[in-house]
Amino acid sequence: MTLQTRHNAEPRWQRRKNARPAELVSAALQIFTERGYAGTRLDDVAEQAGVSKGTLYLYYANKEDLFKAVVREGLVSPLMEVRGLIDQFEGATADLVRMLVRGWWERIGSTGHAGIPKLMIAEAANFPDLARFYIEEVILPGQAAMERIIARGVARGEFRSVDPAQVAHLMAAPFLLISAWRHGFGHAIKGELPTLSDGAALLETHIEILLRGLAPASPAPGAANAPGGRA
Amino acid sequence: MTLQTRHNAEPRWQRRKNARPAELVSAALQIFTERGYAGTRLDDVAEQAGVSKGTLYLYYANKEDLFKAVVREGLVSPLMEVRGLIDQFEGATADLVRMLVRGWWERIGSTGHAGIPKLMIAEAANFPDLARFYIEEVILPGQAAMERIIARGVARGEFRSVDPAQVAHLMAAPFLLISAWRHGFGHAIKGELPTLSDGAALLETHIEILLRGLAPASPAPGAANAPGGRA
Amino acid sequence: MTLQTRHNAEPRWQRRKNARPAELVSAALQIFTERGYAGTRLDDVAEQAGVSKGTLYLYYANKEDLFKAVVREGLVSPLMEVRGLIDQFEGATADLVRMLVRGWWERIGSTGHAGIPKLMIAEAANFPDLARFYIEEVILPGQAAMERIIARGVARGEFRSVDPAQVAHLMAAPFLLISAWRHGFGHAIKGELPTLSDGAALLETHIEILLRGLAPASPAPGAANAPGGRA
Amino acid sequence: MTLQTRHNAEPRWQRRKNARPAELVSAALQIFTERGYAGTRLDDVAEQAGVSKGTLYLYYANKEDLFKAVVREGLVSPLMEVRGLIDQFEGATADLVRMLVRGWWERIGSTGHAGIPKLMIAEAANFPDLARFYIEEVILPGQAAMERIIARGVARGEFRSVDPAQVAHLMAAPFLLISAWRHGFGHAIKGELPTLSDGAALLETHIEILLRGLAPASPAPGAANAPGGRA
DNA sequence: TATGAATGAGGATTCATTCAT
DNA sequence: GATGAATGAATCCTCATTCAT
Repeated sequence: MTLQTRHNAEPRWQRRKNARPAELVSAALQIFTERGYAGTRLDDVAEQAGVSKGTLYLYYANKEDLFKAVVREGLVSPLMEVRGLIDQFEGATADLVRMLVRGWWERIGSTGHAGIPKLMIAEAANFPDLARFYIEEVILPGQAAMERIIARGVARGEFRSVDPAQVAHLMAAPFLLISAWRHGFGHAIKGELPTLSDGAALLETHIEILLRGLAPASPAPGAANAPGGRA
Repeated sequence: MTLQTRHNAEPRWQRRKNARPAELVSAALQIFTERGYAGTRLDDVAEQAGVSKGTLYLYYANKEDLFKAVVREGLVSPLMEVRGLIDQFEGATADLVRMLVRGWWERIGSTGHAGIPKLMIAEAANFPDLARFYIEEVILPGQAAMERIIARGVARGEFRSVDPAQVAHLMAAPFLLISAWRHGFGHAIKGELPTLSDGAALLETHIEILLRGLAPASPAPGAANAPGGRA
Repeated sequence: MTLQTRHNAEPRWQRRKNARPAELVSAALQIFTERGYAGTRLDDVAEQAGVSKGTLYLYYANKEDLFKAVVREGLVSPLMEVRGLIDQFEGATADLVRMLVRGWWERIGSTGHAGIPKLMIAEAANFPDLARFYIEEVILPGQAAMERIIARGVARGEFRSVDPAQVAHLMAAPFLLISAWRHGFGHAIKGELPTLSDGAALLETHIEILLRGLAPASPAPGAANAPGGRA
Repeated sequence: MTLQTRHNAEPRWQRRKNARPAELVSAALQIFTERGYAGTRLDDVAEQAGVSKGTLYLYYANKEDLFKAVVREGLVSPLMEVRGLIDQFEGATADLVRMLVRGWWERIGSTGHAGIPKLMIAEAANFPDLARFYIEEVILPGQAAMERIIARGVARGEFRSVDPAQVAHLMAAPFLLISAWRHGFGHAIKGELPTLSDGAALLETHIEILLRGLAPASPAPGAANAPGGRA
């Protein structure tokens, strides 16, 4: 019987919550980030997880559902944790920035989860609802957290007056670069561009340049040439 | 996916160069960047190009071959143009940086060509040889150019002493972010995150922060906590 | 790529009208009536038609679409023809009834098309929209035609006063019986119940009893026992 | 479908008879008649019966076995009841016919058991041995009973001289029509064709027409055109 | 050159069946 | 006796690729 035959049956699909999913999701994370969404065969995920293909369907209604679970458990929950850390912070904003960037590296950037952004970039156009989910659950909250940090620095006079939204994007941009490298090119070309492979060091430099660039005092070198002349 | 198994026979196949390919590649560029490699059906490419599916095979041995042609031919000309800008420049390094970034935006970032980086991020792991090509033809030259610029600034005392390789990466990171947004999420979610959609403005802020961050004098705020201090 | 991946693509499915369909439908008719809807594998239909599985999808979007085509070409068009015959008839209504019943036998009952009603009975509950289609395109028009005939006989005083709708159903009932036998049991059990296998003779007897039963004069034997006593 | 390939091993399997089966069969009857053989999932049967899927296999070796049990056990008792009515009858044959038809309606036609003929029509070709069983246990005895009744009427001069076998078939035809409607189309299309939905009334009309049609005297209207006359 | 009908391997999904508990 | 998690064969459907015209 095919799908079409299924009309009047009730949607008999709810997730179990007891047991296996953790391993399934982690297997799926690996294969999805390695091969992309369409390139992933559920056979391979099953094999990687050490179960049969049918077992996947015991826990996830279909490929898309599994994919969503991977995104959810890979990014949404780490993000929650990080947010908790931010809220009770009480030191210099610069230190908060440092903590945030290093936290991202430790929990996501240096782990397999960093493959997810790569995946989402590739598949966003094909899965608008997944893209919406990702934006709402990951990007916007992440942005909001970073914006609040920047705004805090500006408010406390630690940073010069900048648009927090823009700076938040720029703060995150190297995350994307590192993710893309580690799970895309870097995998293909070992040894090339070692500076990119050392994400931790690159992020430290990123922080320093960013914080200096946000410092209240000195003007940019050659600022006279800025477009329209506004500093 | 299958990553091309079928044609194991003799290589009785070379690219023609006379007539049609230009339109085919441009049609393919559009579909590939919209839907990704696996998501692209040759039917759609053919329709977009206004030819029959069989015609594609007159010019490209298979899907992979067409894909590679898209990446290759989609990059050659814009890259040349941007590089041309750099070579004979003789002014403040900061202005050179500005010119470079704005040039990227005008020739690549704001055009359909920016879809290619997105595509490569997604498919690098599946097409190692293409990734190598892309790294060698695009990333390394681009990096080298940017590194030379940074080194020039350091040498001339315009920038403080930094690792040109790292800074070059950080300089390029927002390019990736913008490309990913314009050709991935942005397409799916109209209206959200307008700050990201305005690539030109975002890049201006990027330049300003970067250049300030590279200025020789003032220390970063909260510099006491730099790595080596308490985490 | 699976269905889910297909979102933003246009529905690229319209029937071709030039060539092959006739053979495909007749192959499908045979397999469908032999094995039922769910029991029919498209591989088998393709083999029966002497084409590949993929070719089926060149002409019909999916199994259901093929099934509908079978119903349409197998019943709807013969029905149209028969209706034409009825409209210009100008003799005794009894003769019209005879012509109709014999026409059914010749064009449907004795051909493979008689397997379709069997199929529809079995699948109506699983395919409500197909059931609706069948009722609207086959049953209701057929009923309407028969009702008009009965009403004609009543109006002309050839039949006694009866409910044309009920009589139309009763007139059609043996069609169903014969179809079911020829394409269900009869196939399984050769030789048993020869009276049922000779559809033509059975229908002649059916006509005679029906017409006598509709004759204006004589009461039913033992009519006194009729429920409520209405004749 | 596959018509049961899997268990090619030893027949280490006989039916238990103690406890559960009654509920299982009645649950299965409902699902099978609603959805057909292939359309029935054992999950649903188990759920309907309030047991686990595994439990089904404690009582029935496989789906086919359960199906056969449904047909067998679903027919035995109602059939017995109706047959009981006939045997000691001593009145006008017409009244016997009336009693028989009404009895069918009350014990079978208006109950869930009428779903079984529908099921058998659909599956006879796929389950020849079940078809044989059904013919031998249901159709032939039913036919024989009806034939005897008709023959009785003819012998007693109550009916004109007809072929009892043919008339028995024609007598039963509306049973099939009503069963098919109630368990097939009628379920899908509520409200349409109310004349068909009112089985009791339809059968009364059927009886009247049939009995009048069997009355010894008057010829059929337009009898000159009977077969052998001009077509 | 160009076409587009035909192909068939490949992958998602279903569900009857098994079996350890 | 019961359970229900796990299995994997079976089947629909897709689409890259071929080839006769």
